[in-house]
Amino acid sequence: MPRPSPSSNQHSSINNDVLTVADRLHSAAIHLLRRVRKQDIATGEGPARLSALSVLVFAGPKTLKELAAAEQVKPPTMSRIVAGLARSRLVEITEDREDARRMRIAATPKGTRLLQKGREMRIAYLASQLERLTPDELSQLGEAVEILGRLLQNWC
Amino acid sequence: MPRPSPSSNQHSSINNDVLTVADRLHSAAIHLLRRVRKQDIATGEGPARLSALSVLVFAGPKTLKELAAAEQVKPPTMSRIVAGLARSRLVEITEDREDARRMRIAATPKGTRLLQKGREMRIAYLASQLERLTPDELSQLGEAVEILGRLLQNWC
DNA sequence: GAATATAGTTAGCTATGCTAACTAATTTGT
DNA sequence: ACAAATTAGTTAGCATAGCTAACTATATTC
Repeated sequence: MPRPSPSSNQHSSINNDVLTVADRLHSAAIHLLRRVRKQDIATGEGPARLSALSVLVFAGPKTLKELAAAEQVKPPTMSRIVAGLARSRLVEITEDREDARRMRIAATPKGTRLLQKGREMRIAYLASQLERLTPDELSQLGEAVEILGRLLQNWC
Repeated sequence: MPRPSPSSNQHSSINNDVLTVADRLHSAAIHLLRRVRKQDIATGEGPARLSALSVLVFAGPKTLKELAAAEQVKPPTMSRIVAGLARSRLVEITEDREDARRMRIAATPKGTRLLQKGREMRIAYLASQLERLTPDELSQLGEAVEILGRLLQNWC
């Protein structure tokens, strides 16, 4: 996807520098993910399943609603994702004793192993590309990613 | 998607700092796009169509094969994306006079307008979030995005 | 001119997203 | 206490988007 010069909204409260950064950040994120995503094919599971599984692995068991919220997806969508994960024995579903409507969804050891292997491949691939940067560029990128992470945490 | 401490691959040629940056960059890109993507709903077209349309708008007319390559997608997939865009009158298909097998796919004025409006919304939304950063943080992010852009251009 | 290669389509599968309408369980309100 | 309302999750049905395999039609090559 090409990147145009940002439209000249000089009148708005948003100044042009912010628009430029926003535009290039958007474009970079799209292209980066498109490339990294191809590494995931080796796991045999789709992106939505891997992402949901990663929540379970790193944040512990969740109910379906919690998982849907964490993934910013509607319950019926998450219902199907979890069904797929359960079919592949990557998660285990048990009943909540306090509330019979709820389900407790937890990653199995197999799920944890698969996720971590896949993650290693993705990250290793991305890291191998980042190695082409100078140490200075890498540390600049590192700081920027921290800034982004904080921004995402208190997004409005 | 939570972010684990990177696995301790001290033995490999990829050092831990690179892995850390790679991991957080990956995670940030996923979450950023997930949020920005929701702005696109207002355009009434899906992400694959908008992305293909943007190639046509900013890089000019293309054949189906070229467009598929630009979007890193197989021809049958692009065939359907283009069919959808044509149905919505966002692109126009004409025949190549030199080779009757080829099709020339071009954005219509309507397509160009829709894309630019959608893009403005996305970027404006992202920019409104970036405004919460200090000027210093913004400039750090700006530099990092330039570094990333260069990295993506000569990706291996 | 026959064989081969190339451009695109069609058919059919999977996955992921949605809304609307449903079941079952819990909580609330009288 | 029990009817009404709320909450958790599922099911059905739709659209988009990805793939491979097998097809048609046109160009190219031998």
